[in-house]
Amino acid sequence: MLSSEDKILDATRRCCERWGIERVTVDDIASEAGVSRATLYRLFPGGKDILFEALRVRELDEFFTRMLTEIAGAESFEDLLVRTIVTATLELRADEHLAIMLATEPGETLGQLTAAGVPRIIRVATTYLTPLVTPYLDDRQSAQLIDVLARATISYFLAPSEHFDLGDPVSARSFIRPLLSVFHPHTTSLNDSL
Amino acid sequence: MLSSEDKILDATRRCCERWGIERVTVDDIASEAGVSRATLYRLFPGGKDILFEALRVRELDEFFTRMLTEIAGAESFEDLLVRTIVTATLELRADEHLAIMLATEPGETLGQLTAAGVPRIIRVATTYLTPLVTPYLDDRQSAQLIDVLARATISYFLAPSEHFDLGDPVSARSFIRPLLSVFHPHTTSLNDSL
DNA sequence: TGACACTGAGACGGTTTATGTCTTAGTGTC
DNA sequence: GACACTAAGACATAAACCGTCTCAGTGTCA
Repeated sequence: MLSSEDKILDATRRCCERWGIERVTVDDIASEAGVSRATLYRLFPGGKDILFEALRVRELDEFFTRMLTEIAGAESFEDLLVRTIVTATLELRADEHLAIMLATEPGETLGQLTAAGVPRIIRVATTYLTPLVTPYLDDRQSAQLIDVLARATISYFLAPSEHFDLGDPVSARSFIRPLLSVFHPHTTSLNDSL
Repeated sequence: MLSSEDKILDATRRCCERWGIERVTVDDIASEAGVSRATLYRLFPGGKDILFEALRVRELDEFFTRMLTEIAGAESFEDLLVRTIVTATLELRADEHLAIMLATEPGETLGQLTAAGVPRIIRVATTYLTPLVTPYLDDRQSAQLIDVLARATISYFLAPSEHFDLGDPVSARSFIRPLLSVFHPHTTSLNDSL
C-alpha cells in the first residue's frame, strides 16, 4: 500500500502531464490521488509549489538511486565515470515523464534542467555520487568533477552532439579520458591545471 | 496571408491540443493567434463555444473537400462507395489532431464523433456526397445510404473489427457488396427491404 | 484630405473558479 | 475510551476569466 504522500505525488505527476503545470489545480491532484484537499494541504502545506518541489526532489532521489545500482561494480576511476554518464544518459532518454514534459512545457522543464533546477540537481548528484568518487579524489575535486559531469550529461542529453554520444560506452570513454588528465586521482587539483 | 478568422481557428486547434478543451481560455486563443481579444469577439461573437463550433465546421468541410478529390474518378456505384469509405477511413487514421484529441479528451471527442456531433457530420456528409450518389439513387435513398456509411465508417475507425478493415479496398468491397443488394440503384428503396 | 473600416490595448464590472483554512463527523487502531 | 487520521464540505479571500466597451492608431479608398 502506497503512502498518501506517494499517492499524491504520483497524482501530481499524472496531472501535470495531462493539464500542464500552469493549468493543474490542487483539486485535480487531490481527486486524482483519491484524497481530500484537506489531507493534501496537511501533508504538503503550501499547495502546488511545495508539491512540485517535493515531486522533483523525489524524482531526483529515485533517479540517482536507480543509477547507483547500475554503476555499483565499477573497478577503476575511469570505468566509474564512464558508467556514471552512460547510465545517467540512458536513464534520461528512457524517462517518459521527462519526455512528455519537455514536449508540452519546454520552458518550465528546460528551466528545471538548465537553470533554476540546476543547483538542486548538482546538490543531489553530489550527495549520491561523492561516496563513489572519494576513493579517487578529495572532496573538493569530487564536487567539482560531479558538477562538470552533471552539466555535461544534461547538455549532451538535451542537444546531442555529432562528436560524442554519452549513451554509448565507447564514445563516453573517449569523452571522459581527456578529463582524467585534468582530474588526476590523488595527484593534482583542478585549480593547478587551470 | 491567412484571414484573421483562419488564424484564430488555427490557434483554437493548437490551443485545445495543448491545454484541453476545458482548460483553454479565450485569452490563450487570442494571443496564440496574435490577435486581440476584442477582435476575436468581433469575429466570433459568443466566445469559446462558437469558436469550437466554427472549428468543427471548418474541419468537416476540409475533410470532405479533401475526400472529394480522392473519390472523383469512381466509375461504378460500387467503386464509388468503396472509395468513399476507404478514403474516409484512411483520412481519419491520418488525422493527427483527431488522434491527439482522442487521447487527451476522449469524452468530448467521442461525443463529437458518436453522439452530439453526429447530426452535423451526417448533414455535411450528405451535402458533399449526395451529388455523387444521385446518379445511382434517388434523394431519399442517397441520404439513407450516406447516413449508414458515415456511421459505419466512424464505428470501424474507432473500434477496428476482425472482420472488416475499411481502410483496405478489398476488405471494404466485401463490406460494401452486401449493402448493394439493399440499396438497388434505381430499383428498390431501402424501406421495401426492411 | 477626410470618411471609413479594422485593429490592439486595455479598462470595467460581473461571474466563475481556485485557494487555503477550518470545523465536523466518521473510521480504524492501540 | 483516547488517539490519529481522514473525507466532506463550509467559508472568506484571491485570482482568473468573461463579455462589453472605449479609445487611439493604422491603412484604404474616394
